[in-house]
Amino acid sequence: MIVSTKGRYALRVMVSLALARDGEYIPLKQIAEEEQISRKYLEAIMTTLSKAGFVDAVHGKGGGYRLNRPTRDYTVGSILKLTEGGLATVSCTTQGPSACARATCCRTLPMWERLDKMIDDFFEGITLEDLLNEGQNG
Amino acid sequence: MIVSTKGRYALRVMVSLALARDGEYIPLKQIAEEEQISRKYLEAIMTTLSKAGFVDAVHGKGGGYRLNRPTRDYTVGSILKLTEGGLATVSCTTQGPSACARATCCRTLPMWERLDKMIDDFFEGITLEDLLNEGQNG
DNA sequence: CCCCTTACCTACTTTGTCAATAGGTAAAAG
DNA sequence: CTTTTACCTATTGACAAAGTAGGTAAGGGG
Repeated sequence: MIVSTKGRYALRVMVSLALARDGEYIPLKQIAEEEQISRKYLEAIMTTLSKAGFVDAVHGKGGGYRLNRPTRDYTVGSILKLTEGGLATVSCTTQGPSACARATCCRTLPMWERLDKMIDDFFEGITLEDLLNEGQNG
Repeated sequence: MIVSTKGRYALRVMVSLALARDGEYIPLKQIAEEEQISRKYLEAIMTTLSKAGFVDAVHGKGGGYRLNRPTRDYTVGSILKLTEGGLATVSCTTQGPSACARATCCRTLPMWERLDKMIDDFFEGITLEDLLNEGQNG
């Protein structure tokens, strides 16, 4: 399972916000109900998106969340990397001190690296706008 | 993490067996030492490979495991699907009774399906023989 | 000033899977 | 009949994912 609920929920929420009227703030409670996501769990996700500057957040009545850029400017990759903390498919490709000891001679490592690259390209090549044009109804 | 140690170990073991002399049986103990994999843990993996007919297994002295087809006939995908129990990246794409209730209208589902297809094609397009030609030494 | 709504923060619990371990039984060779 | 090997069943420990609980702070409306 490469993508956990955190990243999947984040994507659905961003799509949800993209469907709102321009400039309108949507409260978390409403999103949670519409998307049938645990309210408390969603809080953590929204805070992450807010702190990273992906959405604007406003307190109090009439407040909530909204996008702050055109949908074309959000890639699926950027949202997933933020909420998932990266997209690596195997631990083998992590660099630095915790890198795999057999990296220099491993016959499978080049394959994992190509896979990571392919997946990164895939997600970076899809924007929120693209997602809006998918799905059958609603 | 799309691929756990089970699948990664399985791949390395298969590569290891591919390097053996034709027809020679390699005991599990030796593979575990060479690949620095827990012997007991590897037992479960080898039994899976054996029961699925991916390798021949012979008891007693001089026994062990060996491949039973040319390396060109093993795809990485087949090995991973067997040991990982599938390659789905998200739970969303599972069909049947446990399928996602929002499948018919979800704007992200088509993307997950394309991703799964892309990953499947990737792994099915690589064989053990391809892996033998990778890596820098030994 | 008070109340309500909202975002934001810290901590906890629950659940489940991965990775590994332990201790056996059964087959085959010498 | 002993050694070497594969095979089987159960259990443990570690860890993260998923969700829960109970607060504090900011902002608008009366």
